[in-house]
This record gives sequence, structure tokens and C-alpha cells, in this order.
Amino acid sequence: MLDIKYVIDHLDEVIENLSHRNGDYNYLRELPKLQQERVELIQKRDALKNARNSLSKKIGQLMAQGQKDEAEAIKKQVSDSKEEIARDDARVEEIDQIIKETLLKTPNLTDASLPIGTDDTFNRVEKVVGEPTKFDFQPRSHWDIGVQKGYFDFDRAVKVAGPRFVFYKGPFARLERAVASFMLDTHIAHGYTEVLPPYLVNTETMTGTGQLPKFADQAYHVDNQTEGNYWLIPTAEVPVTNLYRGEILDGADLPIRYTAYSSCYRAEAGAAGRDTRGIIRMHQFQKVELVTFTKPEDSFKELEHLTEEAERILELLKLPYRRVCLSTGDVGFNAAKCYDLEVWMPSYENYKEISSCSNDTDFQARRMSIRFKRTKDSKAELVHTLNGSGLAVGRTVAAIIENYQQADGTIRVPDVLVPYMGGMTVIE
RNA sequence: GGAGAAGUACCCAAGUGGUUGAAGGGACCGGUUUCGAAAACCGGAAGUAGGUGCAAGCCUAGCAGGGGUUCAAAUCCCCUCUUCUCCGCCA
Repeated sequence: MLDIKYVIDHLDEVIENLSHRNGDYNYLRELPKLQQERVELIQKRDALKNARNSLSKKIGQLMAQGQKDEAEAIKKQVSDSKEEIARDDARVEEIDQIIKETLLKTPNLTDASLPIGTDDTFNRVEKVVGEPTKFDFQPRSHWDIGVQKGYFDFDRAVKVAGPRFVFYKGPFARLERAVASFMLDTHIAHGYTEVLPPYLVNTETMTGTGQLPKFADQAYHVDNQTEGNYWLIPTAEVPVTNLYRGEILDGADLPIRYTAYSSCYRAEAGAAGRDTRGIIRMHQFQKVELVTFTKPEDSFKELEHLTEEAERILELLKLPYRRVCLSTGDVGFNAAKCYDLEVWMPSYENYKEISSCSNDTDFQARRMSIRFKRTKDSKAELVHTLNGSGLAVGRTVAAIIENYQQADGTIRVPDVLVPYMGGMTVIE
């Protein structure tokens, strides 16, 4: 959520910035009028309330002195303002609601360092690590390999759940678990604290990180008849970032760095026909997430730190990848700046997104009211929040299967994963 | 799921209709004492949001959340949430 005062004071600049994301944000021009009406009403109403409060106090005193008649006379006077106060209260509340709804559906401002453009073709490749894997045989896709070996079962997943679900079996199930453990262990060795969050969260939480109200169609809603009204998390970012919703942190504790493994649930509405083969785009997938809370002046530096932490996984797994800075038209709703990490995927003969690392500046923090104090006596300021995949586990497994496949149909286990596979060096 | 109890500021806690935004502790800050510390004693400040002002300050809201009664609500009424205890069920 943007700051109402900032939006009003920099209206043209804000609309100009947002226009680089695509879409029309001229509705923000309604805000100054609303805000003005709001302030005028508040001033008028507060004056009425002030008069009422002091008269009421006087009534108390008169009653205590036994001057009943005079008290009665004042009572009448106070009653008269009641209706007007109630009317003003209602209108202020109404305006607050409109302002809030307007701001909640408005995305974050993008940082000046982003390439300006309408879509992903304007994204800027910032670095390329390793080279596309070369094979002296015809490489196969991870789904061909998995289905043929019986380690991926898509057909029965359709029966049991539906399309875009999968059963992992045998060594592939173990590989998924190994990859997740390896990622977590790596991150905690670099100062991230492991968190195991709830997979179901409430509506306030989903609103705090920006999934609601605008993207309800992307989330699964779980509504039990007798108890509970929950949303399945689309990423661990949601519960973990909401950890400190409504709190004031000690500035000395920042940055706070968390890593969390979770399953993630996404409706993938509007993705029909995209990535339909394999395990690239599932309704449920596993991900290891990185979440950081920082002071405002540190967040862009922290974005580099967090992205490098995610890259570390790819480097240790010796997977070819590149880092891309998303353009203004491709960057997510919450983010001021976002790097995608893309892994080389032989079946696509291209790089495929495997991590998305964002600096959300104070956008989520303002929605959630997460603040910090530099010292005990200083004013509370909004923190900056960041998050990134470190990494998507399923896509990492797919990348390993494809990049580490061998001519005889077996798959070599990356060295760093061997201990996690119980010493197994090759998946037969 | 059933039955009870409770939710007041950083923590404990008094307060059942009228100068109570809130007694009293603790923690915190300053001081006395001490080589220094602890303890004790003295003193002090106190959070949040909105409005206004250069500022000091002033006004409004706020005692789990939301409604209601009243001239006036932490205090009375209704609903919701959460926590605790006992029973039941459960990985």
C-alpha cells in the first residue's frame, strides 16, 4: 500500500511511475478531493465532540452538586449535536473505506533502476553463470524420464486430485526431500533462521502481503462449515512476512532473515495451456523461501544479499542459470524491484524461472503496519520487507533431472546432494 | 465438541457510569550511596492513530474486536475473537 500523503503530494509523479506497469491509474486523481473532504469533516466533528465532552463533564459536576435542573438543561443541548456527530462519523468512515480500497488495489512504485517496458521482453539479463548443458545424445524432458521410470505419476494424480498435480515416487520423492533439506541447511548456515509456518492463513494475512483483495482468483479458499475460514498459502512469504504484522520491532534486531520450507498452492487461473507438461506449473508445489525485514536504507543492498543467497544454491548444484532484472511491466504487484533467477532447462531449450527475489520496500509493511524503532525513544518507522525463492524445489528437481541425465538413462546426483540421498550417486 | 474462568499500557495489576488515558508495583531513565555493582532511597518520563500548529502544545479516538444504551462507558447490554482450566476426541 502506498502512503496516501505521498500519493496526494506527488500525484502526477506517482501516476507516471505506475503507468510504466501498464494499466490506467488515473483513478488516483479522486484521492485529493476525498482526503480534503475527510479532513474538513474530521475538524468539524472533533470540535463537536470536544464541546460534547466538556458539557458532559459539566453535567457530572452539576449532578454532584445537586443542581439537577441546570444539568437537565445542558443535557438537552448535548443531545442536539448527537445526530450530526453520528452523520459525520459515518461519512468519515465511508471515505476511509474508499481510500483504503483504492490504495489496496494499487501496486507498488517501481524503482528507477528497472528497465522501463511493457512486458518481459524488456527484462534485462544481468549475468549468466555457466553454459547451457551440452549432451552428446538426445536429452529427454524430466516428465519423459520420470514417467518412463515410474517416478512421476501424473495419471493417477489426476484421478486422486486433478490436473496439475503429481505423485513423486521412489528416488524422485527422495530427491525432492533432499533438495529441500539441502537448501534449508545452506541458508541456515548463512544466518537465516528456519521457520515452519502454517499452510492455512486468514484473510487479514493474505491482505497484508498483497494477495487480497486483488488476486483472490489465484488462491484457494478453505471454508469449513463449522469452523474456520482460511486460505491456502501460495508461498511461505505470506505467513512469514505476516509474523510481525501490527508489531514494532527493535531496530537493533534488523535485519531479520528467515527461511521457510512449505508447500505452496496456486489456482493458476489464466495459465491454461502454459507449462502443461511436467512439474513446472502445479497447483501444489514445494518451495524454500527467504524473507527479510530491514531498515529502509538497507533494503536495496539486502536485495543483492538475498538474491546472492538464492544464487548460491544454483552454484552449489552446478546448474547453469542467469539473473534477470524484471522490467516495469513484468514486475510483481508488491515489488519495487525484482530479480528473477532462471535455470537452464534442456526440455525448453531455454532458461526457466526458478526464483523471484523482490524488494517490496514499505509497501507490505504499510499494509501490515510492521514498524521498528531505531532507539527506544525514536519514532516508529515502517520496515522494508523482502522475499525470494531459495529456491522452488520442484523446478530445481526438474532442472537436476534434465541437466544431470546421462546417455544410459540414469541421472547423476549432484555432489552436494549425495549425503542427502543416503550416499546414492546415481538414480537408476 | 461440552462446561467454567479471563482478556486494562512493555510486564503484573487497581478500577463497575461522571476531571480515570487510566491508582499501585515491576521494568525503564536520572540522581544519592559505592572503588564499582547489587540493594535501598529520591526524582522522572511514559506508548499508538487522526486532526491542528514553526514548535511547545492543543483537540479527537483508543482499556481484546465490533455493535448498542446514555448528556456521559474501561465500567451496563448484545455479538465475535483469543487465552486458561476440566471433560471428550485426535497425529
